[in-house]
Amino acid sequence: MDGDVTKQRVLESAGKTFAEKGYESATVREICDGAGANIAAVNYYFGDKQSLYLAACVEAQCAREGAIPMPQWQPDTPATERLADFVRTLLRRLLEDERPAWHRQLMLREMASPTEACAHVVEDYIRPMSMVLKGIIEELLPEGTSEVDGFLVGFSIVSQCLFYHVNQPIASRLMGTEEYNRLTIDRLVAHITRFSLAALGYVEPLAKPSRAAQVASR
Amino acid sequence: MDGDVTKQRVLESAGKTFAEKGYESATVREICDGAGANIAAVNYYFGDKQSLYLAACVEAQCAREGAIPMPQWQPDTPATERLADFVRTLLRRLLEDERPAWHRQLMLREMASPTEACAHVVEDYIRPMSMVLKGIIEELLPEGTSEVDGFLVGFSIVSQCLFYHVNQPIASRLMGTEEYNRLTIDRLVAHITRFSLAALGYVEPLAKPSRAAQVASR
DNA sequence: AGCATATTCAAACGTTTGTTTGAAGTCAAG
DNA sequence: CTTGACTTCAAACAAACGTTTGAATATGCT
Repeated sequence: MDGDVTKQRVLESAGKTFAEKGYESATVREICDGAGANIAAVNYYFGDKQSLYLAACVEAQCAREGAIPMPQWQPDTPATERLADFVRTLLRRLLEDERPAWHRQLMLREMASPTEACAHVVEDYIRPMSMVLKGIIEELLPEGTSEVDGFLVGFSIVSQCLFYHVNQPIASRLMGTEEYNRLTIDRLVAHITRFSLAALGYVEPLAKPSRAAQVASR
Repeated sequence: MDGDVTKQRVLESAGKTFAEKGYESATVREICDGAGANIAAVNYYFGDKQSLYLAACVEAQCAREGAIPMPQWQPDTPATERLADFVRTLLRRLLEDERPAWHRQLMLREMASPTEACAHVVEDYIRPMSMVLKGIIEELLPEGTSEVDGFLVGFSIVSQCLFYHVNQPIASRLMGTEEYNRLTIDRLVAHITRFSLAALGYVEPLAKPSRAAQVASR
């Protein structure tokens, strides 16, 4: 009874193909070929193409969350350190070349043009991360900061991480493929946390302009 | 001889439809229906679907660039002010509800999953903006800063702008639709420039932690 | 072994896709 | 009015799509 193994192979091939080509361009025949299965396997195991797509989405997000969990901090861990850990976790989830490299592509595609079927990805996957970041930011910002300003700071931090995920091809072409490929996750974590913590005033700014330039910019 | 007007109508309908549905899902029948033209109009004026898509991309980027040009600065304009202008121009190009609202969607789709046909969008559209930003950043950062570090800072700034474009549905759902819709472009410009200039040390940081917290975070 | 269930397979189904065709229509110049 | 180039149209094209079918094969149980 090797039915379950073919089902799994189809699911994996589906995720890979959907991520690469998108929902419409990926054909059932191509998926089944990639899985070494018959065309009817999709109908037999998943019903139809759309259900297969949904299953691939769920699989991707579960695998991703399990593979790179949020760290469990000690109660006395300073917020600055937790921010660095958060950035690292997010970047790893987005960029790391895990065994199934298509997970991130598939999730990205959903973010760019959200299918109604996968709308709950936000609630199940994004919201929890958002709450963690919110806790960190509230501790870093002065009391009495409005909720909107908190969100804006959160967006500023998260967006820097998402950039290297969404605009990988563009960024790569812009700064040169060689140079771009030398950017390790550690390097990005260091830059983003330093940039953000400097903006909040917790580390030295990246530049130290003369007092004159500082005044002129007001 | 109203041939050119139908061609234009097809082009506009194509842009709208491609942006809304994506390349594969948008059918030439739907596009021609939207333009009130016959199905053969695509072949007659553009050759085939792919050429029509390319034409729509070019049209979108030209219209966008012409509608919201980069400001021409006086030679003595300080870099901090130019950065604010740059952020505003970029945000307006990305977010402003211009008459043809589909331009940005189409360009976004290309960035998310670049077609080989539209690869030169990077060279023609992104590269010039990148050079402008590079000039600003080089003036803000201390001399001797490596080119890679310059790119990283540029990415940090641009990514904050792109975020509200790419992840509009997610951000909206996250902070609540009401609150999100109250975010004006001016508000975003103010936040992003302040956050970035604070990171570089040109304005006061968003938070002023106690000396103790600052030391503890090292 | 023999039966029953689960899985695989090749073939065909009806639709829809992008594209092509050739005739019909439009309009200005001779 | 006739000509000729330009534009529109309905109809049809082959190809590819997702899906279904029914028989063939494998597997597990008594």
